[in-house]
Amino acid sequence: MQNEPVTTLFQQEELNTKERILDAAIDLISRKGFDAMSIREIAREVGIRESSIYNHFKSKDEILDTIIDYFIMELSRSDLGEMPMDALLAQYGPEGFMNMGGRAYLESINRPRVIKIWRIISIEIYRNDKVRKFFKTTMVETPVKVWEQTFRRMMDLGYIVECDTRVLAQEFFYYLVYLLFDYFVISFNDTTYCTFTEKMSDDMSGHIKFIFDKISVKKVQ
Amino acid sequence: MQNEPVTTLFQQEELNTKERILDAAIDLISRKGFDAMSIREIAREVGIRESSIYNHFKSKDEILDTIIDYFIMELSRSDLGEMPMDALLAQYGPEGFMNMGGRAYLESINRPRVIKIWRIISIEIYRNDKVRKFFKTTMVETPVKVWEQTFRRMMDLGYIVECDTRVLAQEFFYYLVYLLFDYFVISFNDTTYCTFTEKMSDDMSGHIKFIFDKISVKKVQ
DNA sequence: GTCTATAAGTGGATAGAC
DNA sequence: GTCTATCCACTTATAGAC
Repeated sequence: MQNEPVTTLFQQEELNTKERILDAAIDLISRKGFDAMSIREIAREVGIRESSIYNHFKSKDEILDTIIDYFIMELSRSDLGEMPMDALLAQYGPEGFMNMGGRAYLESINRPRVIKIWRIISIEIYRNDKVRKFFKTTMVETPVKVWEQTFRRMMDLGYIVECDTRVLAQEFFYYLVYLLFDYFVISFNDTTYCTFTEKMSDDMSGHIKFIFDKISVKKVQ
Repeated sequence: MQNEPVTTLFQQEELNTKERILDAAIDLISRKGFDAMSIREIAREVGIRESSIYNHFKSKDEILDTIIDYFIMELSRSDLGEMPMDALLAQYGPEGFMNMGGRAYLESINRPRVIKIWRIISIEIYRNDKVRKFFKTTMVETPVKVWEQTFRRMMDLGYIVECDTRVLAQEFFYYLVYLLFDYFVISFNDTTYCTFTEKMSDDMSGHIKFIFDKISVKKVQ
């Protein structure tokens, strides 16, 4: 099992013990939760003794911290950041822009190297305050603010009707957070990872159509 | 702490040991999660020895099962069930009806005897399959179906414009599930229990206004 | 129904040989 | 860096006195 030619999670060039420990930990925690997983299980999976793990990590907690730090770093790396909003709006229109934003959101989750960590985040969010704050700030509050500005711009450019941009941003984005919650918790089972994109993609399309149909400027004319 | 004149959770008439065990367990699990809580802690809180607990419950798991069963029973008891929909619609109008439904939803959560168990449900949903299935079916799928029928009826009676009632029900209700998730997980902290109604009530009002503004029949005439 | 005592196991973590 | 050996705190759970 540990002999398969896998691209390692943390460094491409070498499949060293530290990385194999992290891979095993990610798999175990994503399936059982951090509390229920033990150092012994990791050691068994990797094929070394428990004590050897302490050559790579000071404590059990440090393993989880490393995973979470990696995840946070990996996610902030894919930050859409400075998109040429006006140009994209002119090219694809407001609905197309929303679809692109939603699609980018889905794709940032559905990456093989981090999808198991998403499950870990969903599990540990209630217990680990660093996870909770990261999620609250980076995965909810910041995107809502960004979408609020985006809708404000759309409004200024006459693409959408006048309305409360804050409420609009929440209506748009909270649904996406719900989809995440549904996927990784409510409807989660072991085969979930396969059927990711299709269902969420459909739900999101219906959602965007619903929202856009409401704010579209064509409707009132 | 265990001497306060508290109304017990499971039977009003007597404050016996079994109920005190359940009270302590609910408090501990809601703060730490089931895995991290131990029988010893319950015993310490109640003021008895660990072994005595096994006179009331066969195992640690049975304590959680009892709490969850109580919760499920308590919630199905408050099922709105057969409401005289047409009469209420005529009296309060579609927006008033939605507000009543949303308000009833909030109030069913914000009851002192079950609010800590809501936190337990939020924590254990990833680990306990009974909890997960209950939530998925009773707290998401069934309400969405009920609201779908409700919107269908509103449409037939000419209160709202023609649209996809399934999408509409999801747009309306998923937001409420998100509010739950936000309250009990994302934004949760120890003082959370106090500020429950106001924030969620505001968010819900904005949400209902947004949805209703879209589907209101007045707009297109 | 509660107690003492204890079983029987698991957990994280360390010391020191190699 | 990995191994053997071990520590010890803590866990759920049971047996049997009172």
